[in-house]
Amino acid sequence: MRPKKKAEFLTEVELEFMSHLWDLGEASVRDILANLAPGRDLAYTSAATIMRILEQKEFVISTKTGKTFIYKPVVEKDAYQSRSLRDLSQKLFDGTPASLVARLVDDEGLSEEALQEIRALLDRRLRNDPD
Amino acid sequence: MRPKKKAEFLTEVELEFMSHLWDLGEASVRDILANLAPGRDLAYTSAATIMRILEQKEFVISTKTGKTFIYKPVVEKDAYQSRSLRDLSQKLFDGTPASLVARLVDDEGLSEEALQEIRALLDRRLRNDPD
DNA sequence: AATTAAATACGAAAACGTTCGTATTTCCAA
DNA sequence: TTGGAAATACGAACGTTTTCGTATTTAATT
Repeated sequence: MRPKKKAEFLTEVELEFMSHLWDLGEASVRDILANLAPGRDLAYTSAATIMRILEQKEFVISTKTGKTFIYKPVVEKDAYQSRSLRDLSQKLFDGTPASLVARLVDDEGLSEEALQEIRALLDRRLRNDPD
Repeated sequence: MRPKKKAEFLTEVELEFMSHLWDLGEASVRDILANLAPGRDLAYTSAATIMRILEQKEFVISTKTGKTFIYKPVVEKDAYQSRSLRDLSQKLFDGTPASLVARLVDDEGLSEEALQEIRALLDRRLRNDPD
């Protein structure tokens, strides 16, 4: 039973797992379980269920090696970042990404360094430098 | 029973409703219902439930006028935008807002003007000019 | 004051997400 | 080649979100 559900976005726990998989490149259930945050105490079978769901939703594929499945991302982190930004922009910024950046830059919580980084990025872009 | 739950973020439907309330400034249940997207067919009582939950979570307050409640945002759109961006940055961009902007600038075709506007905003921020 | 139309209050059903236990499969080592 | 440790499959229990129905309250009109 391979391609079952579809779903454009990851749930909370699915994103948690995908983040680790993106870091690791590829991983077994046990690999991911070992990389979860310190306090996180999750049964092996729960983790396996999450990975199965991710495969049904076609965010990952698996190949069997010995008796264990090795999972790899199908949707790359870059692509999912873009997808999420488009979604947030749609839902909360009237579909205008510029206003999203404006809000970010206005945010009191940003450090001077973060702001400088962003400005440097924009400078490069405006000079048409590839980074 | 006024202040019951707490919750930092809005669910899907809650955000849908808050978006309309932010647009309208203030509104009754019936006002919001009337402003929902064309295909959206929701019972009056469902809408009323959402508004009650939003009040419990302290995203809105109500005042009674005649027999109907008029709702107003307590959390403003700006504030919620910032909150959401910080959350997305944390969850998907390693907590570095600059990488979020980088991704956005890479895939949305932001106009030269938009980029310049944003940089101007940054320059002001970094000079500590109040806008 | 009684009637009634419109609003709210509340509980529960339906849908979805998260976690786990039990049963089954797998393959390696003895 | 079989016994056992380790992995997967699946369904169930639990929690949260979304939707709605029924009961109650409200205020204006008669």
